[in-house]
Amino acid sequence: MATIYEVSKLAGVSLATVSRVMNNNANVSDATREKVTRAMTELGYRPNSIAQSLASNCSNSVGLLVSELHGPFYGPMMSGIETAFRKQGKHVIIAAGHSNEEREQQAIEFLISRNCDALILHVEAISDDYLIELSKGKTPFVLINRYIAELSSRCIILDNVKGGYLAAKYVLEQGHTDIAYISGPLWKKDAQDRLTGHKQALAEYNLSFNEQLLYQGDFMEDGGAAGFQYLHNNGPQFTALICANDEMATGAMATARECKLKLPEQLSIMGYDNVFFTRHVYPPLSTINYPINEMGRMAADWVLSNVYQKNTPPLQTLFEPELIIRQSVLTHPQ
Amino acid sequence: MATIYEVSKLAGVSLATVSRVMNNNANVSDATREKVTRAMTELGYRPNSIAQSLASNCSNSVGLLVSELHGPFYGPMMSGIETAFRKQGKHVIIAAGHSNEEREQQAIEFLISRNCDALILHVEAISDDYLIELSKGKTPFVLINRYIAELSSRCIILDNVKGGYLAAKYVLEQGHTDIAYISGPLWKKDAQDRLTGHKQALAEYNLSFNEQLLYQGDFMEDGGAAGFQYLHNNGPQFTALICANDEMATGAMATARECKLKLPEQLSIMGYDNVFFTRHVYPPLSTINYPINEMGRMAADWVLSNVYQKNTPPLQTLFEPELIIRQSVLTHPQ
DNA sequence: GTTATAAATGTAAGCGCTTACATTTAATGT
DNA sequence: ACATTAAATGTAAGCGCTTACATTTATAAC
Repeated sequence: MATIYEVSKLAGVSLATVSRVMNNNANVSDATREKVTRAMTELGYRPNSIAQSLASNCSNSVGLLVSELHGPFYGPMMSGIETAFRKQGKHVIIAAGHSNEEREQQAIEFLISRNCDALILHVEAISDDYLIELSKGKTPFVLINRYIAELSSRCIILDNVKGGYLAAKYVLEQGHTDIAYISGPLWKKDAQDRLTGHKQALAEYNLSFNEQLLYQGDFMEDGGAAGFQYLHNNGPQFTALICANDEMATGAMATARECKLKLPEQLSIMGYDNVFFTRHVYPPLSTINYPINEMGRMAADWVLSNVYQKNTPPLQTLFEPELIIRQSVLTHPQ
Repeated sequence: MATIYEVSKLAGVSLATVSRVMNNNANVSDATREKVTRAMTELGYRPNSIAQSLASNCSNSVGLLVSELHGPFYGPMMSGIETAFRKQGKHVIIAAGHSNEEREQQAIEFLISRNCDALILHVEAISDDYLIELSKGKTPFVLINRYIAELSSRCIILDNVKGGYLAAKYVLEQGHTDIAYISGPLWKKDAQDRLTGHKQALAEYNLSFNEQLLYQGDFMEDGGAAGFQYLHNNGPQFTALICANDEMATGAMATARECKLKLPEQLSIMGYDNVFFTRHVYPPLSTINYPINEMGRMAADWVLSNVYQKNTPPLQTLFEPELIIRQSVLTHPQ
């Protein structure tokens, strides 16, 4: 592999000049720029990005931490991020935290030790304190789907209260009054918020929230299954079930069907996230759209703007959920 | 950030010695190792991986190129790979090729310019020739789901002929004789192979393959939808439809249902890949398992073994498909 | 034609490590 | 105790770039 040295020799200029044309910043005369470019192509020169990083103290890499690399939620997020960065010649290093505190911490340290210029984090288990502490370090980061007041300007979030509200309101509008709810783990802010929104809508309809119709799930399929089972056996009657995310809705649907319920005739079901496969389940699931791809792009823009001083479209930090109507919720026959 | 220099000063030894304890290779006495380690923790020293890379000419990074970062197929693959590498302190740089020749090439060049020690490629559009040429370069790579005779030892593949055979055989065993087939793009080797296996099974049952019952799809949902539409309108009758992958099966199911067919009663459907959401569609889709997660891990092991000289479990290059029976295929009433 | 000023280029010192080689120290045999 | 050999440590030259600063060259002003 040719080095900058050989290029400079062939072109008959100094190292610095070659470097200048590479980074086309300083003033280089058209003539020498031409000479150098020609020498580069002649030698098939490709700059060594490692050396560039060491000398410039900038690795051009950003670390991306998600809970899982698989799973319907993270794909679109990573996708949005990778696209935005590659356009700018930055690369993304991925790591998975598996919703586990220790592993999330390890992943962050791994990414930092890899000299990432910035981090994009979707973390669940790690504490606010850790993140606040981290923010004092030298590696800047953005948070996706997590709000910490002290770090508010770098939190890219969805208005989950509103999402919860939208879901419940829609179901209420269809005439349902006996509505069960399977929440996420309530120590998670997003799970709380969605429930808050849910209750808000209920209140608007002058319905009180029945604690017996609440089951605390885990945001995973099994939680939905267990939740339905529990509510079906122990709770009061209900004609609609709202789940705090799509996977739980899917689990609940499968179990409901096992219990010989006809869907959606005997039970309306509502999801949350609008994960891509919701179109494919049967009946196609009505849900709340979570614009995770856009939020990923926004996170990328955040670092492009704040870390790499690039011009980007205006940054946005709060995203809006949106109701997606499909066929899993039926009008309740008065 | 403390550097190796400060550590050496604090510990009262030379740079080289510190480097030695870091890479714990050479002979260092326990006493000095101890001294150095203490100095390191005292200073909170973390080696600068960029500098290490430059000096050692090894970036400890491997490039991973997939068609899409989202999509049900790639998630488990990336997951297997990331896990394997992080355990060994290697990091993975991801890029998406979008099944497009130019973008795949760009991505490969990007990854190489990033000084990846090795590449793991899941490419579709790029030519064999390009890859053969690439193999002469200095960056080693493995191919997933692609077989090139000249590069056979670095091709990690599934026996797609067998998979196609398995799917057809199962449907035949259920008594179906009029079987439609939606293939992938037939210029792709895997699409061809699956079809070959399909025909093989048919032949075993003394059934001739009816070209009118074949539709060439695109491995995407829309292709499945269009395929069903076409076959339904133009082809002879059929009681079963085999699709060359799950997304097309999903598309076909949706369209079949729009045409008022009852599934699976009026049409049995078979998929391929066993992508995770096949459990969730209705009726749950019978399919062929593609052990993509394991294959990803194997690709990682390949580079760990061949590039980083690590000990790994024995390498395997050919994986076996497996029949997954769910509820989308019904016994054909004689 | 000078001088002042800006533009273009060159020089050389790093960036923080690894590693070949040289040197010192310890271990072993006699 | 001395020579021989192995183990432990040190020295210093890179790895391929960037960039502050110095120098040279072109441009403008008078």
